[in-house]
Amino acid sequence: MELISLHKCLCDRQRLRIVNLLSEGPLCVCHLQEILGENQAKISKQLQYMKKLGVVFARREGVWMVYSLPVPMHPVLLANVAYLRSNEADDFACFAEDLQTRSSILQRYADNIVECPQAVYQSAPGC
Amino acid sequence: MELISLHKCLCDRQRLRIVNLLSEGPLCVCHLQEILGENQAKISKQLQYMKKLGVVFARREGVWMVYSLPVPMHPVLLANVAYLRSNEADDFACFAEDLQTRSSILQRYADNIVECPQAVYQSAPGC
DNA sequence: ATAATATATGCAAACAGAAGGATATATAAA
DNA sequence: TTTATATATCCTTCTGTTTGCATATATTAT
Repeated sequence: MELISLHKCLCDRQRLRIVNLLSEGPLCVCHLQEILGENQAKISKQLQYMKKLGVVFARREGVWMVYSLPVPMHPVLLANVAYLRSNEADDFACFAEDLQTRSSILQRYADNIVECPQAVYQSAPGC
Repeated sequence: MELISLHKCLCDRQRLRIVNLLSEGPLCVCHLQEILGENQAKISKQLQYMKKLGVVFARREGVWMVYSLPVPMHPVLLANVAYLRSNEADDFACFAEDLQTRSSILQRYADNIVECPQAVYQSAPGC
């Protein structure tokens, strides 16, 4: 991943939210859709753009496409995540809430494993 | 300075170079012009854009406009600068060279003070 | 007032990115 | 094969950014 591509990715609020979410573990499109409250096409397009930039990568697991960040995380990306977690961020509430929502959704799937790709529910809290 | 604005700024190579240069101290337009080897209008427009985003700020000193980064530096910006200084960056050579060029130019002005705004030559090495 | 230097802005053309709505593809199950 | 679910892509429109070129403004010195 190139530095400039990373910035291209993070200069949009929705993509920044996606990256923030993926920094906790992989997710599939439908989860992102649910957490961000956006329609499927929009999320998918953002993900294609991010994939093109090399900021996320995708693998198929059954019907699901599981998106994740390359490991190890880019140092500048780490700094962003840290900043969003600190309450210095001008508008940090939204990012913290997203992580909350992510947790509840993954918990729900962890309780009822059949409906979710393994890679995702394994990163759920309590798994 | 907002996080997203910062990324909008850093997603362009030339602006990234400008920010890298300003992270060492204020500079006026003509220096940036010389270091980056670009025409005046282009640099000036980039600076106006960056100013609009709140990533740089400008003050006049005589004929010169002196541009600088707000202090204290934004944590994410600091991380970028650190990354560019480390040789992890894919294309770090250009950024290191820019800082070299900056040093020689400022040294030249420090030796011959009359031609340069005070704020700039004071940040020259050896001043 | 004029000239010289440093910097900013206006305009038009080119381009990238975002958004909506419709549709296409892929996988799995029946 | 058909159906359902998850995801990707196409097309068009809209907005924001970049660039080149020309011109305008501001400050200082003469």
